[in-house]
Amino acid sequence: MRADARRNRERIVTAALDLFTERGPGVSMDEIAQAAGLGVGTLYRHFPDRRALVDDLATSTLKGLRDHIRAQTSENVSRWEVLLRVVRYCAGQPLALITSLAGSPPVPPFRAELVREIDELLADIARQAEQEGSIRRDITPEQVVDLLNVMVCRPGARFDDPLTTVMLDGLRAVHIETP
Amino acid sequence: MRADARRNRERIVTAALDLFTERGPGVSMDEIAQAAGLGVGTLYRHFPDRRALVDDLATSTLKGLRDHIRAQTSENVSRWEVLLRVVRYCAGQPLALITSLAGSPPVPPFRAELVREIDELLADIARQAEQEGSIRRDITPEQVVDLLNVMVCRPGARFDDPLTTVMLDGLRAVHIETP
Amino acid sequence: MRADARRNRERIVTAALDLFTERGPGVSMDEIAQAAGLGVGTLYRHFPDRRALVDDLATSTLKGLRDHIRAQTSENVSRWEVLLRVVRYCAGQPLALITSLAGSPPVPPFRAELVREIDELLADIARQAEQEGSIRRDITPEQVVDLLNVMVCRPGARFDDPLTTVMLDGLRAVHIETP
Amino acid sequence: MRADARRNRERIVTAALDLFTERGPGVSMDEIAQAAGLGVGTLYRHFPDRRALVDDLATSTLKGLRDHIRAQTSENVSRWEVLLRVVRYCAGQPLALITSLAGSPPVPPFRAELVREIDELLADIARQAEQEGSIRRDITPEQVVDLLNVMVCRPGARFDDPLTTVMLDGLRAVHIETP
DNA sequence: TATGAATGAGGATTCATTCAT
DNA sequence: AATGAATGAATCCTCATTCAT
Repeated sequence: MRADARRNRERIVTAALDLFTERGPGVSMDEIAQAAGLGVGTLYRHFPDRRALVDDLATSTLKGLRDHIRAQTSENVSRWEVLLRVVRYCAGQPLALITSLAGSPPVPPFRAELVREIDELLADIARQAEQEGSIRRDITPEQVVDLLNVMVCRPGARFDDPLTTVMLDGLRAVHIETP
Repeated sequence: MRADARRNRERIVTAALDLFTERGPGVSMDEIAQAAGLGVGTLYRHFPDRRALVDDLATSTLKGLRDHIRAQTSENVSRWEVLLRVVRYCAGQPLALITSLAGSPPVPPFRAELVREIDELLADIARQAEQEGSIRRDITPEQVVDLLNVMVCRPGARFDDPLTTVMLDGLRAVHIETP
Repeated sequence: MRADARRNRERIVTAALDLFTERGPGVSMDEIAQAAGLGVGTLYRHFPDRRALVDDLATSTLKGLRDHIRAQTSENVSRWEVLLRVVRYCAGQPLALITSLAGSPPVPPFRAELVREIDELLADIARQAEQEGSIRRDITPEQVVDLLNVMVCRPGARFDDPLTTVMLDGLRAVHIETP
Repeated sequence: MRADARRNRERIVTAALDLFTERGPGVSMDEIAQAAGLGVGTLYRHFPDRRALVDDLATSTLKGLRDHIRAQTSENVSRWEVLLRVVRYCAGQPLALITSLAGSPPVPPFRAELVREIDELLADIARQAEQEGSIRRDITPEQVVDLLNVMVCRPGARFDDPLTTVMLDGLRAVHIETP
């Protein structure tokens, strides 16, 4: 029965992600349940209300991201390479969706904490990248984090698209005077 | 009463922009009317339904943008300067809001046309900027347009923030090999 | 100015009759005003509210009917002929419309009185027709009145259609045993 | 819960019929739900919108009528007797109500078809009744159908009221010249 | 435990009526 | 006196949530 429950929860999460992605944030609980092949009641057994479901999507994605960053942090490669790997990882995650679904306040404390952790991890990397000389010196670590957010939370973000390239290049380059 | 009506329409538009900005796309028509100091009926006299209101916000913003770009296009300055001016103009416009409010299909034909026009104007500028040598050669004009969209439609975009700087620098720089 | 006002009132009444006939009882006051080529305000100057307008349509039609019946009553012809003339007159009147528009209670006192008058006039005619032997004896005058109502208030009633003929024949005939 | 749902649906239909009968076609969905002892939501679960409810009332009544006519058609009695039975059946049905509620276009295809079927069945009976000599020859079957409609769809129609008698007699009688 | 029926608050929209111009 | 803009109560309908089976 535990197995069944876990499978159901998984189905719900998957269905919700798919529907939100395809049809926007207005999808109803009934639709999600149906797409998961379950009754609404079952959905509500797993997630006490809509916010809880959305929060779960957001939180688990963010946890995955945090863990990935942590793991990369302890790798013995350049901080620039770490940044690249993080960006690459993010391209496969539904970060744009989650930002638009769950980005506006009130953000539940636990998730706020997660975001803080992630931002701090990234800021650390940025700081070290500056020291190793792989990114420009004229922006603060916090601004780097903001830039990464933009890069990675835009809809359809990929790792190897020209937009990412341009932004990464901008991050490395020294400022170029406007003629 | 023509004057009054115009003033009321203006109030509605302002109130709607403010509320959507502060509280997201879920604001109710009643709230908007109330914030404008009017009855719902008046709101509906000016905008036959919610979509019409949202569309008006989007359309008039986009028209303003198109006209601004057109005007800049005929100025006798470098295309890079034109790009900078456009970005600067956009920073004062609620483009992020409008993207999130009215960005998902179905986009009404007139607005789709507007977007096409804008994109084409920008692509032209990008093409000429490449020729004048002010932006890198390894991305297509369409990709430049995409990048501008990202720069300019992110929430809180300003002209002089470091993110804009980084992206603009990335646009000028040649690609920098990862070490 | 009196002439103008009268013309406007007439326009409103005509427009209202036409619209109610074509599009049912749901037509809005704005539509009526517009069809009359006037602003709503003017409509409301002539008729203090919707009920007053509908009531005017009903009352004037019924007054016309009453007056017609009265006039026929004093003619020196058979009562059967009188009945025929009344039916013929009704066929040109919007009685079906008026029944459906204003037929359900509460009927304003003045109109109730009008209806009573009409019914009494008709019942008198029925009584006399029975005495002159032109209609069957086994139904009461009130029932004759009911029958006339059915004949004359059904949508699309005409004088010379087969349904009218059948009903009139039924009124004259003695009852025919079912085999 | 299937049983409960069916009971609720039944309650809704009954309440709707009662309210429409007593208070006309303007009754609100909320009132119907309340009269059925249910929440609006339940009403809308059973009938997706107002039209669906009205349509259900109409359709089920008409289906009942069609089936009754079909059944009578195969009985071994005179066609006149069949007509009488149909009229008798109708007297117990809310046909007047349904005509006024759902009579105006657009009539949904399925119901239009039902009406066609019924009219054809009746026209057949009329044709055969003419042949058996029980109704007059000077009106077409379609006109007989029209007459039956008038008889049976007028408010308060009963089988044994004098109006029905008069109309039926008119249907049998040959035309009687006006003196 | 899973199901889906029931609930009702809340949002969009309409329209009779009022009132400023 | 005519106009049409403003008003808001009333209506239809949706959907998150609860609960009986």
